[in-house]
Amino acid sequence: MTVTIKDIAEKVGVSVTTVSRVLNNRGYLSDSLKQRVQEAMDELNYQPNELARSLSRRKSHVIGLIIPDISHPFFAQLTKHIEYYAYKHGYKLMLCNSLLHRQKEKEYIDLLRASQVDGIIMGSHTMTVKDYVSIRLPLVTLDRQISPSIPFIASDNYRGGKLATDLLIRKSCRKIAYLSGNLRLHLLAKQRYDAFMETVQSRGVEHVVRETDLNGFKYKDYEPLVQGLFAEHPDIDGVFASSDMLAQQVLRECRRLGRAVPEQVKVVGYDGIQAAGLDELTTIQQPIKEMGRLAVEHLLLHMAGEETPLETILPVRLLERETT
Amino acid sequence: MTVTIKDIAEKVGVSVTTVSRVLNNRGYLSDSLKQRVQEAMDELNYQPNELARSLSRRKSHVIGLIIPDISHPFFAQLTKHIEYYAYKHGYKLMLCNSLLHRQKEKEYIDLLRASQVDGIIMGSHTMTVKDYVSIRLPLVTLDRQISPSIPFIASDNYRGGKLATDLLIRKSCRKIAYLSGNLRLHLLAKQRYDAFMETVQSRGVEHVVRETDLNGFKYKDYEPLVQGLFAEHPDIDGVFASSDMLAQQVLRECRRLGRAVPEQVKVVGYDGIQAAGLDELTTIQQPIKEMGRLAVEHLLLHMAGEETPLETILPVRLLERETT
DNA sequence: TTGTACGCGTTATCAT
DNA sequence: ATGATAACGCGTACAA
Repeated sequence: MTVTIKDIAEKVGVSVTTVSRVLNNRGYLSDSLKQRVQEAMDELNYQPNELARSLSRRKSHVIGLIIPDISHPFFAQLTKHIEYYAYKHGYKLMLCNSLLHRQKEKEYIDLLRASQVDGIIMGSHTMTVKDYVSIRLPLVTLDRQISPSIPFIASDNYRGGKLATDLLIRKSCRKIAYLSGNLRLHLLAKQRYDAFMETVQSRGVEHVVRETDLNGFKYKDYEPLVQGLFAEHPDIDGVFASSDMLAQQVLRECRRLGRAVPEQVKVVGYDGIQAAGLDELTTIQQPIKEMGRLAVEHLLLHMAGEETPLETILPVRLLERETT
Repeated sequence: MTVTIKDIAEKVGVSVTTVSRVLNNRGYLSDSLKQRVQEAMDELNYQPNELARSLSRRKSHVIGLIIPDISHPFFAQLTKHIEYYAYKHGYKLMLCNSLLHRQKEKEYIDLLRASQVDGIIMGSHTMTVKDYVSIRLPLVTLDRQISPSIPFIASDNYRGGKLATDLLIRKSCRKIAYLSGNLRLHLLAKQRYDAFMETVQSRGVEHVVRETDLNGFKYKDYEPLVQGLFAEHPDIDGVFASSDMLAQQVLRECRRLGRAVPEQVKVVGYDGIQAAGLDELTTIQQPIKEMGRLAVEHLLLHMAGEETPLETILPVRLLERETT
């Protein structure tokens, strides 16, 4: 049925070893033999079985990607770049959505290990540090520092938070709200909050903080959060949202309430997502493509057993546009 | 290093066959043996090697997904559901972005076949019919009817086009524009165009058609298209955009030009994407989750050699909101 | 330069 | 009920 290396060998009249050699271009082979083997392969439409190769080589050329939710634009864009660089380096990508569900994340890790993936990029973090350390597989994480031995890639969250808060203050906001996903998750994104708090406190600016609950990752969960904020604090004149999606909800609520942006309320988002409807939003742009690239390349280094940068913190950029 | 079935066998003092049997729960085994084997597995922290299993069983439990671009919200949401159902049925997902690049699509297909995936879901279609037919792998396509033998999943594009056009006419638009991606791609989405044309022509309504060029899939490509439309036809009072992203650009341009929506210009989108900034858009909603579910389930049927529905056309729904 | 033989980890086919 | 042994398809010492 399926044509194997053996069929090629028989057809050409050589051993499987020789065929394998030309396949991998190893050792010394006469050009004429190379030719004949190649022709036989083409003729029989031979395709090497990657499963068998992986089993034999103990290397699958597959990397696993675990993220909360591919339908979230930030992760969708990140994944696009991760796929790009993985492909470029000859790796395939196994996509895993954890949905921030601890059980599913755990199952996926076991599944990936069983599937002999060569490494994992973790963009979802619902388990304990102990769980991650016991993975025993080359690992790179995004936006989370799990342990000193696991390399992570992040952007400069503190600086992002500082830039956003400073801008709102400079634009003379008197009462600023900070909106975010759950702060209990031990993400580096929490540093945006830290920067916000330190800044407003040291400058003596009135402020409010609101966060979604633990499982709130879906777009619809943001609505009550935002509505509640404006209901309880109608005098808010500046909002720092820790994601562009959240900021978008704020803009929408302002429209609904008839608050002029940026005249009455100024809004800063976070992420710098490329999306329709976000072109006017002032935001902190993360270097998403670079994060994807380094996640892949550092993982490859890690897999190769080479020295890998443990802490990678990329610069962010303030995109000052029309909502401030 | 890695603990194998053999280690378990030795530890328990049985043959590998027996261990394999309890692993797969096949044949007759005494409960006491099951117990002892289980314990040994737990103790040694044994995990079966899926690669070896796949090689032996000739089944990998992996399905390949080829789409144009995961960062496009429609495909991101579709992928989310595909991953959900694949996981539910015990399958892993290999993610492939073709970027509408013929070469990459082709390479990915070869790669997937070499990786012994059990089947492929095709959401990208840049090759010729002949190429697809020669894939020789269980296949299900989205929004494209490639050949009578390849099952496809689509929503009712003709009806969607009809609903949108009828709505604009009913709302007394006098000059309607149709905006779309490239029509030369032989996608079923072309039926939206057909419905549009038939409707405006039979009703004698003035109309304009604009499409992006072949490679235009990126969000930024829409901008000149939309600007050109309004520049050349300032008297447009209705727009049917064949995607929500495109519609979003139209809304943006209207805002820029000071055209009131829906008072001066009415806009209908397509897809029904869940995204910030699209809550107010009147649109034709595709059943994305259902499309993902059926793509997976029909592929599984196909793989199992069972009777598979060849043509699946799902109903669409008009979401009449604030832009009409 | 090429071939033999074994290993990769698991399942399947026959035995017993 | 349990065990040898041969696949699965390929890579690679080691030998020649």
